[in-house]
Amino acid sequence: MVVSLKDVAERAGVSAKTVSNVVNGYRHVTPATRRRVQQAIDELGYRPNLTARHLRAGRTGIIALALPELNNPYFAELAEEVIDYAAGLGCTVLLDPTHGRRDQEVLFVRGVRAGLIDGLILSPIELENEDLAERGSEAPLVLLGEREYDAPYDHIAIDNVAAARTATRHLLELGRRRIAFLGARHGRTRQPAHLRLRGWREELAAAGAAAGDDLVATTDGYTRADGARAMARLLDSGAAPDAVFCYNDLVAIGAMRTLGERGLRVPEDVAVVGFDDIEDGRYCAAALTTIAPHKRAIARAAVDALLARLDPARTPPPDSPRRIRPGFALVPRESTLGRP
Amino acid sequence: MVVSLKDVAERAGVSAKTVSNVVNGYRHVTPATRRRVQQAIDELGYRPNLTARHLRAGRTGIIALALPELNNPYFAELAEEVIDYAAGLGCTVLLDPTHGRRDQEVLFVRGVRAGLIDGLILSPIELENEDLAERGSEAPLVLLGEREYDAPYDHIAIDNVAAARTATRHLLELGRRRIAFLGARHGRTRQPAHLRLRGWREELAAAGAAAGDDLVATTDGYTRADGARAMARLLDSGAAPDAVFCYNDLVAIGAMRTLGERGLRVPEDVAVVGFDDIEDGRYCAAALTTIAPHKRAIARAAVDALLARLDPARTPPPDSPRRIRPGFALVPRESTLGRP
DNA sequence: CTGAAAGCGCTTACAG
DNA sequence: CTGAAAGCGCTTACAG
Repeated sequence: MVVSLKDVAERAGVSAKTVSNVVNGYRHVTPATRRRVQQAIDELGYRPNLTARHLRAGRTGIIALALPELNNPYFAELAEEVIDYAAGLGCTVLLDPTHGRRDQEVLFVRGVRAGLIDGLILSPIELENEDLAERGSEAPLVLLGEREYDAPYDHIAIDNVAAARTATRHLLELGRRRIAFLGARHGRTRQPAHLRLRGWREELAAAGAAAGDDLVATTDGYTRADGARAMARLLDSGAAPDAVFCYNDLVAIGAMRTLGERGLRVPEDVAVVGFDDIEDGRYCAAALTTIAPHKRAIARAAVDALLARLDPARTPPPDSPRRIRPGFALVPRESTLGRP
Repeated sequence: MVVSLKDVAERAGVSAKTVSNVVNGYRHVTPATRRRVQQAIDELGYRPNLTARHLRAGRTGIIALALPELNNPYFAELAEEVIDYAAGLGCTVLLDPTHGRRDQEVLFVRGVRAGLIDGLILSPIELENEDLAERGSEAPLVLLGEREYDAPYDHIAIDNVAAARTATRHLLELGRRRIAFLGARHGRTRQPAHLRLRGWREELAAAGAAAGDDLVATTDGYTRADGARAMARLLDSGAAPDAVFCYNDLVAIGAMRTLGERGLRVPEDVAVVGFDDIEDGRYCAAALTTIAPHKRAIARAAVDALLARLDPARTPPPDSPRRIRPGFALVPRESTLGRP
């Protein structure tokens, strides 16, 4: 039913090797032979079977990118960068949503997809240190994002503490004094928001400003709905913030929606800063001030790190796993500066 | 370097077949043998090679989903539905951004990924009829979205004309009379927005309302930026609309941003309706009224249609390709109704 | 410049 | 209940 190399070879009256040579653009083939083979290929509509190639080659050129969800625009934007960059390097990316669930994350660490992918880029939410320790000698793994682990894997992440301090400082410099943090995770010690929360705390401490627990609002996740609810709770609690620094832009957008519903003005009554610089934020009624991680640099660093481990010949990997810190920038917009 | 079935067999002192039986949960294996094999598997950290399995099986269980881009939340939401539903059916989805470029779309139609994927779901933007006519007998193909073709493939799409009429009628019923259309494509006869534009025109004609070209604003693409620019041009042109029906939510969000900058109120001065029901729209300052295609139904219909063609035994495909029309709903919100 | 053979890692008949 | 053989479709040495 499906046309194979052998079929083409028969039709062209040559061996399989010769067809393979033509298909792969091998130089030393007589023009006449090449023409005959090419004609057979066209007539039969032959397409080389990638799975067979991959098995033969011992590698597939496919890398998996496992991240919480595509619905979060940050991950969608990052994924697109990874896919495009990898494509330019001849690699295919298999996107695998984990829904931020530990069992899913563990599956990837353990090596589902073995033999199908050459390596894995994972952006974990719930994964624990012990999950990484148990890992056998599977395909190369590169970690992405705020969570920190002791395991010996390349880890790509911006300096989250510094970024959070920058965001908080921006609000302090604008004269805000009751700056809340939106998006700590409910009842967890090693929470994903750990570093950003710490940066917020450190900067406030340095400025001698309030950083009490009454100004920290927890969320179940990091969606707009979570942000809206957390903001409502914070306002109801009587904490009376004059600014909020949010775990990410989605939470910030949810928070701004609540502020609007309550008749509070952004930034006059409450200034808002997000994190991620997703495109949505730029089109809010008050364009969102945010921390912009250099997504392209992150994507490239992740792919480069993985490929380096895949092909020692091309880029010999250093002896020890590396921490790579792409840059970030504060992008001040209307949600803190007001309309020009 | 990588552990194979044979290695496990040697260590356990059995044949490859027996290991295969254990791995695949074949019933008739002595408990003792099973235990011995399992131990060898654990000790060696064996993981079956999926590529080898796929080659042997003649199918991979992988389907490609080729769509314009992940950055458009509509596609991100749809992709997530497809991935989750397919996963539940034991299928892996390979996401392939086409950037809405014809050459990319043609590649997929022609069968890049042959042997790697069992079938393809494609949401085309620029693809032409002739591109489909030339297609050989490749893997099954299912089409998705507003574009219409003469080729004999399953096509999943809501009734775009009816949906556009519903949206336009909603605005008419609210007493609006100068209803603009935002998002026709620049200088193209067979434009992607064809059906929605037609629905808008038909409904206005039926109501005897204005539907002149001065009320149609073209865009280069369907992004927020496109919407913002088109809205600005429309206002500058002096068309003075009291409502806009936008090709999609992104364009609508961009339009609302421009309206805000110009000091125009939504919906008092200009009512806005979008299309897609992406989550962003619900969190705008004026929550966006929109057409909500039933994304889950679309995703499932696409996967079901493809799987039916893949496995005639399970669901015999009908003789002729089918048009499947999932449902949609108008979701009225603040951008037309105002705040409650 | 082209061919015949071997083998990537698995599973499916076929025996026993 | 388990084994030995064949083969999925390709490419890589090895010959000629």
